Amino acid sequence: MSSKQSQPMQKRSSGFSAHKPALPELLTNPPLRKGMHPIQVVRGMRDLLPSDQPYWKQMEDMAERMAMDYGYARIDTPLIEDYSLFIRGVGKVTDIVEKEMFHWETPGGEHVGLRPESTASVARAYVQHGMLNLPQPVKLWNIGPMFRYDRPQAGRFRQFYQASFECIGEADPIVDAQLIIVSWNLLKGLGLDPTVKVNSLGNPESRLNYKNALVSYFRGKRSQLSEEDKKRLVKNPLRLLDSKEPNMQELKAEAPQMVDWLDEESKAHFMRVLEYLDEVGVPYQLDPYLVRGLDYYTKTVFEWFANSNDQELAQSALGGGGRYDLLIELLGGRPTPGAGFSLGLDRIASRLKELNPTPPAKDEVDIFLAQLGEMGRKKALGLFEEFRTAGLLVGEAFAKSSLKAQMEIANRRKAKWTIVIGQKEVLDGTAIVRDMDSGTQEIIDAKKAVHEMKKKLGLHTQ
RNA sequence: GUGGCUAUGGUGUAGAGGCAACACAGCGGGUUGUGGUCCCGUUAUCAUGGGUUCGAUUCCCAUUAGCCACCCCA
Repeated sequence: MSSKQSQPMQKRSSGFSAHKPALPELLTNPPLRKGMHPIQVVRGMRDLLPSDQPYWKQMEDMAERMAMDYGYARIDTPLIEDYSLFIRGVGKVTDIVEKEMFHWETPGGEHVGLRPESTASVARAYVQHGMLNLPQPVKLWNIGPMFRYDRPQAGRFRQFYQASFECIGEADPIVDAQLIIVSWNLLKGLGLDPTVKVNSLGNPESRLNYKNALVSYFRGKRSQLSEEDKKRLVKNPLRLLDSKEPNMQELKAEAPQMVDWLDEESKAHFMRVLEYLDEVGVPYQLDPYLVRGLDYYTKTVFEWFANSNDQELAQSALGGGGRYDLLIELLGGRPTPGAGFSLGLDRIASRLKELNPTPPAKDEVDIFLAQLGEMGRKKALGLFEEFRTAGLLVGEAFAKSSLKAQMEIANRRKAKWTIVIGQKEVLDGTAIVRDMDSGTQEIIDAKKAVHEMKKKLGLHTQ
């Protein structure tokens, strides 16, 4: 608790103990002592401070607005899920599950994990609650924290926030296109001018065939590969295509292309997605090397970037998504197609901050209530409630005693009017109203204060 | 997970082996009850622990955290 420091603080001598008076020994927890690490946020976690909130509010509002416009219903799933949900849903050998998950065994012996993304949870909810009996497709959205045990960096946190939209139960390519349009509108609505990279991974069979072709091609070039790329060749061959190794550019040129291996249906599907995007004028780029880090994607995949220039920068992806026609079945549901996207709110927020570094101050007020003396303070306390109940935007600093300090605060909070109530006014049943622009003052009847102020603010009174 | 860089008040910075400086913000005040300017005062366990030294905030080591590149992704 902060309190006014009316007494001069004891002169600080050496050592930590002089810093604060000793806490009573009754406390079960010992006070923080010299030699202890200062208590701070856990690695990779962060506080969203009051000054961050305007940006987050903006994003939440825009996501909600898009959900309304496009008919998505909100769903909130738990942060903690059965670990096997993510093994099955996201993929056992993906980096996300293999090395980036917070997971542990509960005292009761359940193996649980903090969600690294929300699509698997939403799909689980779809199956668990029999949403296949609802009119299809089922459109769901959510917003909240995700957790990945990654090494923190700018734009990369261990707890980060996503807004996700999922459309389950419809295989038509118009859904893929519209999801891209929704995410585009969301980002545009926030004032960004993003571009999207799109690709198609085909069905699992064509994807596998392509992967094999790729592996045999690169096996032939094995001697030219870096150590890192050799590992990729074994673990995740598709990743070879966006390797940053210098010699990869020429090797890539000769490599088999994903489009050539797409099955006919996926190819036709992809063509239609692109036609729809052309129709609406979404600024997309084809990227045959775009592979997403989750196993469940089939056919369309896409990834958003703040602008076309900084795609190569690390942590520049603002979000992405794609089609996951196998996921529901993977989780024990009937074969059901689905598609969705997620946006990284932390990264979008930092863009918004760049765009608009000074968000409007939220502590502005129409009227400020200043008081003097114990009687005035008591009276003002009650009057504040009257104003507040009447719906007026009113501020106070009842803990301050000097009028000067209160006037300073009134000024800082951009009050149009300051009402002053001192001992004299209480006895007279009046109040002083000061116009903060002109500095002129008048005396009003304290009983009519609310009415008078409403009139001054141009509000109707009845 | 791998390699590298960094760490000084609330914020942004300066500094040097021997009293830690500046700006902004904060708090208090400038004679009794009036703001925006001005003036004064005040606000630092120099990240944590250890070592070297007569003396370390400064040099060394470890820890922690942040950042950068990789990895990966949002």
